[in-house]
Amino acid sequence: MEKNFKTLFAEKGLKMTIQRLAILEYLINTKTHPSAEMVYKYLQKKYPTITLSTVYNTLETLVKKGIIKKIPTFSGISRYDADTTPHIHFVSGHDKNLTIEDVHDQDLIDNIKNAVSQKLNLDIENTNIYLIIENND
Amino acid sequence: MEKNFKTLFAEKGLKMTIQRLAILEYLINTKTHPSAEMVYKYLQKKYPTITLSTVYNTLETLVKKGIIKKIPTFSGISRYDADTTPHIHFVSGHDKNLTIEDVHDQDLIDNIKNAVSQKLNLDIENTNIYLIIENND
DNA sequence: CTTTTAAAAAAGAATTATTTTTATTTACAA
DNA sequence: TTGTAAATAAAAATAATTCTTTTTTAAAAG
Repeated sequence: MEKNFKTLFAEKGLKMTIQRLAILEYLINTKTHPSAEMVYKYLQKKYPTITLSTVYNTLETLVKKGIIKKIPTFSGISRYDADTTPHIHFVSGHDKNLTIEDVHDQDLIDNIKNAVSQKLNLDIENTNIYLIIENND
Repeated sequence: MEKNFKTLFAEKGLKMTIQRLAILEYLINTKTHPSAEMVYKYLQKKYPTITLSTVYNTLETLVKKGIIKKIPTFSGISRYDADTTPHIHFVSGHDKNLTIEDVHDQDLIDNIKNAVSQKLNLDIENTNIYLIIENND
């Protein structure tokens, strides 16, 4: 289990640390698409010495290595997602009450991908496609 | 011309001011989807006394009244768009070099709307749908 | 197993986008 | 024309994020 993470990190040229492992495991196990602050708050219970800047730096490192994804929001407070497969985010609420749910609708994703590659003449491999559905209720 | 804007503002319960007019006109006439900072930099030439906080407040007011749209970005620096009709944003570059182009592809938009309303059982009227295509080149 | 060292974490300061507060000015209704 | 609520300007405050320095640690090398 941890061995897998260790090789994952090693392949990306990263050392395995308690903090990185904890952050990645939390992201994998939660469905809340947390912000850096939320990750920090959660991990503090188990790792009281962890720092918010460590959380930020680690998240940024994981994003740069393609291990996790960063999700843009209207408020400007970034959210993070360990699911790097193409999927749709259904967003409701605002600011502190923002919730992001996954929608795994392969048909819809395929539709969008086809349309984008045909009509915009773009290589899908080099693009990230975000469909954000924002509910105003 | 200005009379139209005045009624537009009046209908929303807003006074017409030089600053609001200038900000809205700039947004209507540019295709750059500028940030607050960019709006401020541009308007400073013609209106040297304008303040960055006025730009922020005015943009927020216009967003709240539905006159313009706020576009989320990965960097967290909001961009603004006077085109409130449903359309797609094609995003390339990062941070200071971020560019946002409009893609008016009605077929694609209709596809997405239909799929969303059918598969997610959502009333399209109450949702904003953002398709962000991010190019990694 | 111990030592070495480059990388990472902690600590905390700095930065920057944005918001808020207060004082002054202005749009526009009466 | 004048009074008043609303808007702007000015400046301070806030909050998310990044950066800098010091300390700690993973893991490579001996």
